[in-house]
Amino acid sequence: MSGTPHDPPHDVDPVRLGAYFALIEVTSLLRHAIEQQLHEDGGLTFVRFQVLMRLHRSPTGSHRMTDLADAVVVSRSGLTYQAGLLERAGLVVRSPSPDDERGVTITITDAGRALLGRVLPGHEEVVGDLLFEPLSRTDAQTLADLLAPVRDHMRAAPPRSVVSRRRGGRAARDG
Amino acid sequence: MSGTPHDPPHDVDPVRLGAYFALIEVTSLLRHAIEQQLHEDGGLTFVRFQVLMRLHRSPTGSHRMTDLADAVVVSRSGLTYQAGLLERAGLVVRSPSPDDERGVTITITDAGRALLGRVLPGHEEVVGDLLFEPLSRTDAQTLADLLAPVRDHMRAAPPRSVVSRRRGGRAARDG
DNA sequence: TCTAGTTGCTTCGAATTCGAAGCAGGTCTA
DNA sequence: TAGACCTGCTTCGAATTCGAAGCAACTAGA
Repeated sequence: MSGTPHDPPHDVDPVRLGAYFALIEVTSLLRHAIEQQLHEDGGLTFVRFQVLMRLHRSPTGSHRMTDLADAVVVSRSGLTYQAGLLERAGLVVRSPSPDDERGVTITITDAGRALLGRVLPGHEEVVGDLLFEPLSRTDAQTLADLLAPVRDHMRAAPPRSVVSRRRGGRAARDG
Repeated sequence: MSGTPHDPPHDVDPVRLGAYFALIEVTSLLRHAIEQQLHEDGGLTFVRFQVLMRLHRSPTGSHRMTDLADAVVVSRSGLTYQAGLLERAGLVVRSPSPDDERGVTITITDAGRALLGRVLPGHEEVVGDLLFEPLSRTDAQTLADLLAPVRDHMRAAPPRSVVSRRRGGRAARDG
């Protein structure tokens, strides 16, 4: 059990703990390595890379600012800052959204796609070497299958409900 | 297939891509939610929480600065900054290492453990609700089993080799 | 023992992040 | 249409992050 003089009283499933710790650790290490590679190969941060990738993978090459911020999990003000940098570098363009005068549409430029082209090989190399080296194809499939529902679950529960967890709080568990 | 006019030429295994994206996304969302909870419940950032946790879980309640920085995947200067904040708050103590005059040993205090005690229930709640809600116990075990080797692999390949990937670079794969 | 090189930590400046506040543009209701 | 409220984005200040540089202490070789 727990509750020894110095232990905060809690009983955590060691299996869950291991999974949680490993998840955090793996992602921290991976992200750190990726930052290095992106910086060296294209002067990009991971956030800017994710922004470009999301835009590149969009059929229209563009997104609304807010949607993009949610997609890459960054604050709106943070995205504004990054969009400014990317725009100054000529990698994206911002324009007023056609349907909503308040909205801003951010679009990747050819230069942005070209930069991705220069950066992606090294990126794939790092991810391949660090993340997938110890994983079989089946393992990768399993990992994806495990994480997809988690992602959907997290996306479904609006972030706001987590933020305001204190108010209403553990009623979610108690009720 | 790739190489359409606007596509950077690369063929990525969609399974790997899905696993990689889900991993990044899940961890970003989880970390964001955790930051919120820790801030509300104890005025902690995730980094400071990790520092306290590592120290708390250590048999001696202490670590060398460098080892701790590696453990929580943060720069040395970053840890110095956080250690300063934690020390000012009375949650840790820094003292010269006995064996190496240069070294600094950082130790968690009773106040630090007490704060963990106040913060951990909410932390476990958030992690349980967001990460493990869609996962069975078996799933959690599988996830842990998949990620543990990846973590060990990443730890084995010293970060430095990743940093200096450009020099020597893909020889690691070619050789 | 001296000297050169390495290691451990901190300081410094620059970049990035966030949340709060501000502002312009929508939306809803009477 | 007017008024109140909501939304989308940006600006602002504060906090956090990193890498480079600096400094003290250790180690190895002559």
